[in-house]
Amino acid sequence: MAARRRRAPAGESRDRVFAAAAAEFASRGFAGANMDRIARAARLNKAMIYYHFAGKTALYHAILNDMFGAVRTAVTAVAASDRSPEDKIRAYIDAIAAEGEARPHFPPIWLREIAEGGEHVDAETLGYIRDVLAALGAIIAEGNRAGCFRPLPTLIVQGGIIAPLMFFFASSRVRARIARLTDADVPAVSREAVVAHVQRLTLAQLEGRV
Amino acid sequence: MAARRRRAPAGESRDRVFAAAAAEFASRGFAGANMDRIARAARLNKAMIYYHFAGKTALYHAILNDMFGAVRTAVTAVAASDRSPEDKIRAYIDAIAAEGEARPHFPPIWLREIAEGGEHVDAETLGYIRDVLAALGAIIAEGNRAGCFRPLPTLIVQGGIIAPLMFFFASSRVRARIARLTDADVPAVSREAVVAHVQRLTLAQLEGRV
DNA sequence: GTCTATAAATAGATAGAC
DNA sequence: GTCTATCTATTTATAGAC
Repeated sequence: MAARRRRAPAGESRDRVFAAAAAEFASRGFAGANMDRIARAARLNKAMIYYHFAGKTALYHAILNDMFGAVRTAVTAVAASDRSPEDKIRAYIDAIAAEGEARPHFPPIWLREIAEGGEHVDAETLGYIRDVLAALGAIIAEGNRAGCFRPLPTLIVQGGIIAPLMFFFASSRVRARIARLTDADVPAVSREAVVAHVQRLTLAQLEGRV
Repeated sequence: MAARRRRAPAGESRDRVFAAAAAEFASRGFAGANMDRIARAARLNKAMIYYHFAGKTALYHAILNDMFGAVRTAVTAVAASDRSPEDKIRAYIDAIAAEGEARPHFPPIWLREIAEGGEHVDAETLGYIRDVLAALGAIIAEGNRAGCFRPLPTLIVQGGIIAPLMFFFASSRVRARIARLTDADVPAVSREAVVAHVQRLTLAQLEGRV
């Protein structure tokens, strides 16, 4: 979100389109998303979508941008803070989890983009992703200099963080379905438990304990 | 695959359709997959797809079935073997990695199904998934009785295994793109390294070491 | 078994009134 | 800013010849 729009024109219909589109893209993917359905969910007509956005692709890009822009802002601040490297890793993970959780469409969309090689990612979003990785790289490098981290490749560490996080957040529906299938055994793991777990695992790797 | 087809009719055109469809579904998702493109990739015409399969959905179900049927067969054998619980966990992970790697379409399709709550999973495939989880549950229970494993929920352990595996296998394209973006830092992790890593991590969790 | 049409439905996008 | 109506292209699916 952020930019665009000058006077917040009473009806905030643009936000409704945005929200409806995010949900549609999350549950059906880019190709499966349907402009008519988005309009209906936004309690508007299709023409209004094209009034606010240039087209399906531009709409999708706006959503990706909002997602990764928010993550970039958060983790850049973490990297620039004056905590210890260990605390920065924890905060980095917290930030990604928080932004991912604040947008229910975030994990499914990210998962899909990975599955299709980031085919719909535009240049602006790609820049944000680069910044996110740079932030993590800087934290790891700082830990290296301080002698507390091993020099693991940034992408490996990032994978170890987002794989379980996105997977967990995105899979609540499948988990529910599978739980229903195998009756019981529904642990209902909390967000906090997952985040704490990923934090421990990541630090254990960085510190060479596993 | 397995079932269906009685006499392998010379041209094995059904296999070509199957393979082309698997690749198409993997890279574009169910909604984004296009029957014309599948036909072209299979060096056939669209009518031939409908000659072999009832429709787009049936074609997709056949692919899901092949994927999860293979995993089910492999992990059921592992659970029934007479290794130690630790070895069974390693073999379980190995089996999933092997089946996933043998089918390049497997990781992307699985990732997508998770993103959309398994909406296109049919009853037969769901049964296979149940069996896979039952196998893992049996291994964990055996370890509990032997006193070497903590009683972690099956779904949690399964998530810890498939999240990194599917993520890694599915993300080679994005990883390459990101690596190109940040220039260098391309670790080119091997399949063996990832599997070994997941095995260590999973056992560390089950044995309460992390 | 394999092919060439073609039917029938759907979906992205726009014109133009209010 | 918001709407209805519509154009156009794409897409699943099938009929029917060979």
